[in-house]
Amino acid sequence: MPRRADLSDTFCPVGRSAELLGDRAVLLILRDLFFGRRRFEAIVANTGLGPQLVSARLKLMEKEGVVERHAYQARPPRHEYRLTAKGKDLFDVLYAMRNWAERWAYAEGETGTGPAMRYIHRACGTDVGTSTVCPGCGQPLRYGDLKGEPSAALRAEQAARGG
Amino acid sequence: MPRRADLSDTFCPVGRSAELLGDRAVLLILRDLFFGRRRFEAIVANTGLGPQLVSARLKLMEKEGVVERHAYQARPPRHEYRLTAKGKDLFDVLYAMRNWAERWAYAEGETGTGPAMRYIHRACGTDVGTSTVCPGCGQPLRYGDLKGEPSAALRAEQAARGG
DNA sequence: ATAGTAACTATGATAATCATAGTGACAAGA
DNA sequence: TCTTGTCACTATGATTATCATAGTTACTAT
Repeated sequence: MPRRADLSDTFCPVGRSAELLGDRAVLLILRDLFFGRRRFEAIVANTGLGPQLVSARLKLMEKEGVVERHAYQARPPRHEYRLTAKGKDLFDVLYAMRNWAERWAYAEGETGTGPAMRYIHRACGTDVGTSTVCPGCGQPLRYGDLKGEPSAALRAEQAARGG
Repeated sequence: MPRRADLSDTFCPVGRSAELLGDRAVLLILRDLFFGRRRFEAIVANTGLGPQLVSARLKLMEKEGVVERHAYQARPPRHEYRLTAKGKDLFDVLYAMRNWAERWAYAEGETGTGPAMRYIHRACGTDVGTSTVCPGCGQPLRYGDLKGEPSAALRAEQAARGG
């Protein structure tokens, strides 16, 4: 595509975020990182994206300060990618996307198989459903507060992708 | 680009959301709709996107059920676009993006001009800062609960774009 | 009759993405 | 030693999305 207008320096914070987050690949990679997938090949396999795309986006995300490259062994050189504090702070965005999709998955009167993943608030044991605040204890939900339990369907799908 | 794998039917809700939200244009159009910009030309002017892109994305968003076309006069035919309930429910996502960008705008020790927009909780008058829950009364924040006050810098920027 | 506005569509250039294949550095097993 | 395998990528060519610019349709206003 032609060079589009860059919104990185706009005053509007949504415009600035959209430069990074308005990209399917970035979102999928972030999802995988939040799920604990740190190795390049695992991310490629699970997202279904090409390795060049994953490579390019990880470089961008590193430049933006949301991920960090760590060498976890020297010979042969092997790296993994980890979310930085700035990256972990994107939890609210991904969680909001998850909540929205779960709420509107079967809006047309279809019956679904239930949520892909149930989230339990560690502090009080409540299933948080699709809320931003724990329905049991009223606490706002942050990264690390939740324990995810993937449904059988989700686990099967990920296994099929080799992720 | 070549036809990429479609994730609309994946079990993962983030993957499904990313099909729509992992797109810069969609995000910018949603932002404008949340700010009350409903006319095609106003969205084109403010986002800086080309009219073909805005047209294509509005069609997609209509298909996905997040916006609705309304004729607001018959002769000459004039339309506007409005968020549906499903569209309004994306507030959490956009608000989380806003919060993240405002929190990390000046992370390197720079001094900024403050937030682009201050949000006041209508119910209790508290400036909510960048939290998902009102720091004054503890209520979760939903679409319509907040009154935005754009900074002078943001207003100037939007005026310069003709938005 | 001319100019203006709103909501688009058409065209051609450019750039991003994909599928597929290949590379470099090493480990493990036959 | 030779082959196979793993991880983390890079290279290549085809395809398609996006942009800038211009044009269209259907009216209203002067």
